[in-house]
Amino acid sequence: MTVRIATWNINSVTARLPKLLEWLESAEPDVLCLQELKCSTEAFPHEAVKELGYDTAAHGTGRWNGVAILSRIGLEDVVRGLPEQPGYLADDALLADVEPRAIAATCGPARVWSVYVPNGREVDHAHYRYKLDWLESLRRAVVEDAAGARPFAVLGDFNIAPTDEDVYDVAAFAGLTHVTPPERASLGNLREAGLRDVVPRPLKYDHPYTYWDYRQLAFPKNRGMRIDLTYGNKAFADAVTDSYVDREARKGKGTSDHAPVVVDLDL
DNA sequence: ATGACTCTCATTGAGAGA
Repeated sequence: MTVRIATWNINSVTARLPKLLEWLESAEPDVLCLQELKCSTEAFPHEAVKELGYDTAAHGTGRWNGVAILSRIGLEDVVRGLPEQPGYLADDALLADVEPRAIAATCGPARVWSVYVPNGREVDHAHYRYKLDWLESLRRAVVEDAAGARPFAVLGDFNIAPTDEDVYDVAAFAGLTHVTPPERASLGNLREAGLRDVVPRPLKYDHPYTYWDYRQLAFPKNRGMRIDLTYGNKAFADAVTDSYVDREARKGKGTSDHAPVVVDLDL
C-alpha cells in the first residue's frame, strides 16, 4: 500500500488550526506527526481533525512543548513519553519536569515516534546537557525497533542540523547549539542503531531547509536550517518513494516558522 | 552593541524558541 507520512512543528495547534485543517485537506497525509502543540492533551482539537477522517493521540500539558500523531490508517499501541526519559530541572524548580516531547503509535504497517527534542539553548546551559541526555534516552527507546523488520521511523523536530550543509551559513552558527559535534554524534548513534536520515528534496533552492526564523525576512532570503528530520529503519527507508519539504506552507501570514516534511512510501 | 518575530499566560511584560 502507498502511505504518506509527514512531520510538522506547528508552533501552537490552537493558533494554527485553520492552517492545519487546510494543509490536511490539500496534502492528504495518512499519518501526521506534530510538535509544539502548546496545548494540553484535553485541549487538542480532536473533533476538528476527526471530521477530516483522522484519529489523534496527543500528549501535552499546556503552554510549552506537546506532541501528537494523527492517523487515518489506524492508531494503536500509543505510548506517551520515552521510557527512562530525563526531566528538565529549571533554576527555580524543586523537581525535574518530564516534559511532553515524545509519543509513539502503530499506524497500519508502520510504527512511528513523533519527537520534539529539547532546544539546548546555549552550550554552557543546563538545557544543553538535558538535550544530550534526552537524545540518549531516545536512542535506548528505539534501538530494538530500529533493528527490527517492521517499518519504523522517528520523525520530528530534532533541533539539530545534521551537517554544515543543513544551515544557511555555518559561520553564523559558530559556538551555538544545533551544530555542535556532541549533538551530531547523537544522530550518529541513531544511525549506528540502524536508522537512516531520509533526506527530503527542496521544492525551491538547493537545500531542504525546514525552519526559517520569523525575523529579518529569513524565509524570503532562504536563511534556513534543516532540523526537522525523518530517521527510518531499513524496512522504512527502503520503502521511500519520495520526500519533500512543503515550503508553500511556510508562506504568508499566520504560519508556523517550520514547514511540513512529507515522506511517501510503498509499504 | 542590540534587537529583530511569534506564541502563551499574563497584565502592557516575561519566557521560550533556534
